[in-house]
Amino acid sequence: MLERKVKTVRALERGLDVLVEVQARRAVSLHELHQALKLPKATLLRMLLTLGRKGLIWQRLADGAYLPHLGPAARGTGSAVEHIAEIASPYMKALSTKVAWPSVLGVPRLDHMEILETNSPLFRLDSAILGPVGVKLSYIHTATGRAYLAACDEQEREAIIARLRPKDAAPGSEEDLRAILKETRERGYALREPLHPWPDRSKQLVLRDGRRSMAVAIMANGAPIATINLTWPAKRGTDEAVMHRHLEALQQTAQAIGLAVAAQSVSAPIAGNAA
Amino acid sequence: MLERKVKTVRALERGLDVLVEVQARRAVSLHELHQALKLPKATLLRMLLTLGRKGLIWQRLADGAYLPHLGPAARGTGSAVEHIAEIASPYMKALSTKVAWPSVLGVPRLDHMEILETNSPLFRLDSAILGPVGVKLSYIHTATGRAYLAACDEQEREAIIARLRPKDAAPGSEEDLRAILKETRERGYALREPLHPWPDRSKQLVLRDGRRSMAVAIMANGAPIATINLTWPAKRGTDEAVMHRHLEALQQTAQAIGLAVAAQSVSAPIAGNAA
DNA sequence: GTGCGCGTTGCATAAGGTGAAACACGCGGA
DNA sequence: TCCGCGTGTTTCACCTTATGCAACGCGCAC
Repeated sequence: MLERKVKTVRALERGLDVLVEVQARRAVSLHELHQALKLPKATLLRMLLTLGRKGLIWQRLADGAYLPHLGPAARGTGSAVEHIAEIASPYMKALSTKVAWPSVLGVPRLDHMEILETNSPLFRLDSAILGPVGVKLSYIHTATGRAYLAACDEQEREAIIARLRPKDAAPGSEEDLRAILKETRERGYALREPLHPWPDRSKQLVLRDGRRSMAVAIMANGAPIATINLTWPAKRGTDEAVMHRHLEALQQTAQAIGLAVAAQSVSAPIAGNAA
Repeated sequence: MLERKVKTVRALERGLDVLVEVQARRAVSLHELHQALKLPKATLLRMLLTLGRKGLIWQRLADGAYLPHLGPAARGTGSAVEHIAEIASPYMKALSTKVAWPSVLGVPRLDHMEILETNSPLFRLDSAILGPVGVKLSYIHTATGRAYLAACDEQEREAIIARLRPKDAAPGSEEDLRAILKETRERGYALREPLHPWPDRSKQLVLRDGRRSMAVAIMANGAPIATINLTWPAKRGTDEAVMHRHLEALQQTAQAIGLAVAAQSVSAPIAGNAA
């Protein structure tokens, strides 16, 4: 194997270098690869296309970064939860062709929702720029956060609310929050309205960004694992129309992603070892 | 990603096909790949060399089969124990250049030791053919088995002995076995002598194959994980010389493999997810 | 001995990988 | 608003280099 007389295949060799590099850094831009491997971008582009076609890497819509595909390998490391962005990405791309406004995929963290993916670069509009991957969204003041809180089970919801509750919470304010979440649950989708008094690092931002947003949870095996939203610029009187026109597509997309994630989460076989 | 204007890199594409195929089947010969992928063997050979050089696959000495390299992926699936053969293979190759006789790498199973790798194909001698991968070796009647039993901790040893004990075990025979193991432990290496009365599927085979064998355990982090032996044809009067000449090399190889395995078994980081 | 199967090597051919150069596009600054 | 830079994308002509036929070696079975 080591000392063969035959020559190696250069094209394969360099392509594998690219694959290894993408896997080493967890996300990488074309330019970074260009610098790291000293290969022309044109060449890299064709290699990346090839690797993508074979399912070894995928490209994030949010920023065009190339990410390694997590094979059946990384199962057990939190089931398929790590793949959500990869699985959701094509659905979000499809959604962008059906709906006029951009979406964001968010997953729950301790005290905020985190953006994993967005299709906003697919829209030309300046008003469509949604925060890059990694942006933290408020549980309280965003449709995305409320969609998750409304959908998760009571125990988790209580834990999150407890984390967010300010020391000087106004009397009755927590009941207001619960009422908002109850209404969200019954309605089937979340909005950033009505306003809630608890402070939050992003509260002011949300209040005055001149946008409106609706969100639904992505359910897999009965539990919410992420949320997907739709954001559009607030123009007087258009909100009801936008919501009415696109709600169904949003819900269908969320359901499709949930099913795809659930289908992936077949546990990998464990190789038994004797004792 | 999906609908690019650029062409894909064919050489890379086909090389990845080979990689995927090797990963799908866990072990595959050149000929099988040739049939499955319809590629000329010459081409496959160069691709396999390239994949090997990049550390994505490796070739087993025992039968020349190509096996996928188990990346940091499969950790948690029984730590590094699955890689032992891969790690040991180059050491066994090196050993074959220093010593005139072939070796076998064995790992413990419930009631036998199993051959994972052997360097015997590297020897020309007809007398050097050692069973292919998967062959089961007796715990009682082989040096390989005794080396493991002598090295493992008391609890495991008792469990194995209990499994092997015949219903009609002769009085005192179990004490004999323990004495053999005790002597093995103190001596530092195992032999297939002296004979022990307990029956075993391979007892007769071992008795009359006209060979002699010595074995030592491979220790990683204080516990035996495998054994490596040396087998040579029995010729009157040569045994002491062979053992004396090669014992040190065998022990050094075992130690080197053990250290390499221990170095690999750094646990992969677990991605934390919030609740 | 001999025939067959499989792995390996050599080599002529042209397929196709390559990278310079030009193009497209968005973003930030003036 | 316009310009310029940085990044991603496409094109294309050159010639490296991937390719697979053909021949060889070797061990194994009959």
